Amino acid sequence: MPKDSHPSQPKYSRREAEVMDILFRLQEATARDVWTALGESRTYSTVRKHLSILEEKGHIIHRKDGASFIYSPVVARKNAASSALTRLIDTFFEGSVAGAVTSLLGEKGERLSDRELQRISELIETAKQNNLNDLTTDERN
Amino acid sequence: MPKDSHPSQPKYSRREAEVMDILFRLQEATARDVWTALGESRTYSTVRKHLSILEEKGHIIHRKDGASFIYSPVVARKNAASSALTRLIDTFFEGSVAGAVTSLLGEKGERLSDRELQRISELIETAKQNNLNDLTTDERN
DNA sequence: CGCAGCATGCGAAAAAATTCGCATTTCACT
DNA sequence: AGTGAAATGCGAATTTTTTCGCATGCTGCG
Repeated sequence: MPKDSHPSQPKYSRREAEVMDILFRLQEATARDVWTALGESRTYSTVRKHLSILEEKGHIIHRKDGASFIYSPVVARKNAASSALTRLIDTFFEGSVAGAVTSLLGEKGERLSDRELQRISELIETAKQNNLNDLTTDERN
Repeated sequence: MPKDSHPSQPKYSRREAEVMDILFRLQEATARDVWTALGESRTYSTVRKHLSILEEKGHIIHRKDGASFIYSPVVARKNAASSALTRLIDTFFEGSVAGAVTSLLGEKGERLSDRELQRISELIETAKQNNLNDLTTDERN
């Protein structure tokens, strides 16, 4: 069982979250990119400040490219995604993945393409197989 | 197609988010419940203040029960869940539901129960059927 | 190699969020 | 009805966040 179900207080402030979202979406971005993605509300200076703070706090890092910095999250996108997802499912679906998938597939006309459906379908089958194997070979616990 | 892909600036401040998460998880709660769920860090008074503010801002409402208020989110959990999910998938999976499901199923030993898999499996089949129908009957656009 | 154009660094004002304590009100119960 | 426990309302001090402007430093190009 999970060691601690609800550990996390929000990591980021409002603006920090906005910036982080963009960085996760873009994977990499200059201050200007972020500023643009933010719709250029607020000043460029402000956005840069947020980036500095985020870096100071250790959430992002930058490498240099010509005159400018290219920022990216410290945590791998996969991991961030995974924990965000878990958290969300915990909050809204009582931990039920099926519940989440239901929401995704079910609600108001939000249809997926056949290709996506097919892919998911395959994932499920694979997972089923794994479960079977685990049971028969009785791997750990 | 969606009218606006990234409309939503983060709705809540850090603490507001914490409280909202709890309310979404519990669906209903008294100030004391929230305080408790929050681990009783900060004072009870503080938590109540957050609730007041959230109510003032129209994010939650309360009904009276005996001496105390029972709070709950204004937005239906389903809807909140749905948009949070969409947002998350947008940020981390470039909009690909399959990508999200992969993450859910895939990562490090996080296996789902057969029952959950079965349920999801059925959902997929249903969705596939729907897609088929839509194509053959050529519903709208 | 000098200059125009961007980039970054810094400091600090302004705004928002967070935290509390205390006064007052309400309930439940004897 | 009287009271103690527990809830709410309010105001305000602190702390954090958010925003900028301006000084300064690289870069790339003619």
